[in-house]
Amino acid sequence: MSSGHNSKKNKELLQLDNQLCFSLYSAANAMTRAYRPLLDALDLTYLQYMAMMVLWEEQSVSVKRLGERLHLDSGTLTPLLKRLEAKGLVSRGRSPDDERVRVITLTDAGQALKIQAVEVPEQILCQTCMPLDELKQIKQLCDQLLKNLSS
Amino acid sequence: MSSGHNSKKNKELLQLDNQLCFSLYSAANAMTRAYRPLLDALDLTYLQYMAMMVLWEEQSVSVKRLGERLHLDSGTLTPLLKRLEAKGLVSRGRSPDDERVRVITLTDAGQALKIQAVEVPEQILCQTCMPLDELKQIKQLCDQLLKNLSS
DNA sequence: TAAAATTAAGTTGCGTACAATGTAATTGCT
DNA sequence: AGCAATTACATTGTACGCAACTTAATTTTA
Repeated sequence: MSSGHNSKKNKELLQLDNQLCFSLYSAANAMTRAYRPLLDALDLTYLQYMAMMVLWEEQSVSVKRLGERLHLDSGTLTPLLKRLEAKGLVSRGRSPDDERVRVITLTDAGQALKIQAVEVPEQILCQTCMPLDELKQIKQLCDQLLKNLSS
Repeated sequence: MSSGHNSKKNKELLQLDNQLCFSLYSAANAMTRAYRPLLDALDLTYLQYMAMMVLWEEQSVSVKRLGERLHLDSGTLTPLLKRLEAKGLVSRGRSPDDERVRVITLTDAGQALKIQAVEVPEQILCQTCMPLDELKQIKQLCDQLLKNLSS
């Protein structure tokens, strides 16, 4: 119900360039675009790179665990992991304790890729042309936002 | 080239939870997830909603102009606009001045949808559970980031 | 003014995101 | 033990994003 007295507010609310969400969305798209040429050298997409980061930290994870870390579900992860397996970067085994659970494990090739990956975040940091404290601020605010929206 | 003395820094750089980009990416995904149930009532996706916002502002735009405003290309927009046309929200004509140019125009149904759309941003704002100044801060920082990455 | 270059949009193909649904293994309950 | 509920993952289908390429119209320029 929009009564006359707030029509100006309504107008502002519906302008694209006033939308926080749109800024977030565009900045996130721009970020993955910035990563693309760097990740091409590793033959990884941005999401594949994030999945590999989890594996470089944990060596071995279930699909569920990976989904919790990346905030994604099996509908996204299953095909992704099959592609990583096809590239020889991970193996997709089963847990002996629970046959339902897929255990994703780094292969030697997957482990080796970490060395080349180290330079990527540095170069991106550079491309943002923004001071570290502002970048940390965005990160902190985004983390808070994600937390609030997820609860 | 990663020499031994910065191996600790490298380790930190490759941890998922230290990645600004990942926070941005996850927050943007969470935002579109938050919009989804609200936009379902309008039978719009998030991107379709953004395209409609441009049209509610401008009445009529070329694909090029729309792409500039949304930071997207014809590969994304052409199928999107066909879907909006199929829903009867826009018409896809040609410019008489330049036959190459598609002129996307709001239909009456498209115009009418604006009334229902007004409530969406308010509800989202509410769901973020964050003070307005922090939201404005994210927006400003994201806009800066996008600008830097695009230049 | 005719060929070359540019521009606007469309097409194809790949890889996400995610809802909805399915399947098989495990757990909980009685 | 036996059956219902839950859990973990897979599958299907829709809609983005975007690179690479194509087509057709317009502009440039020699």
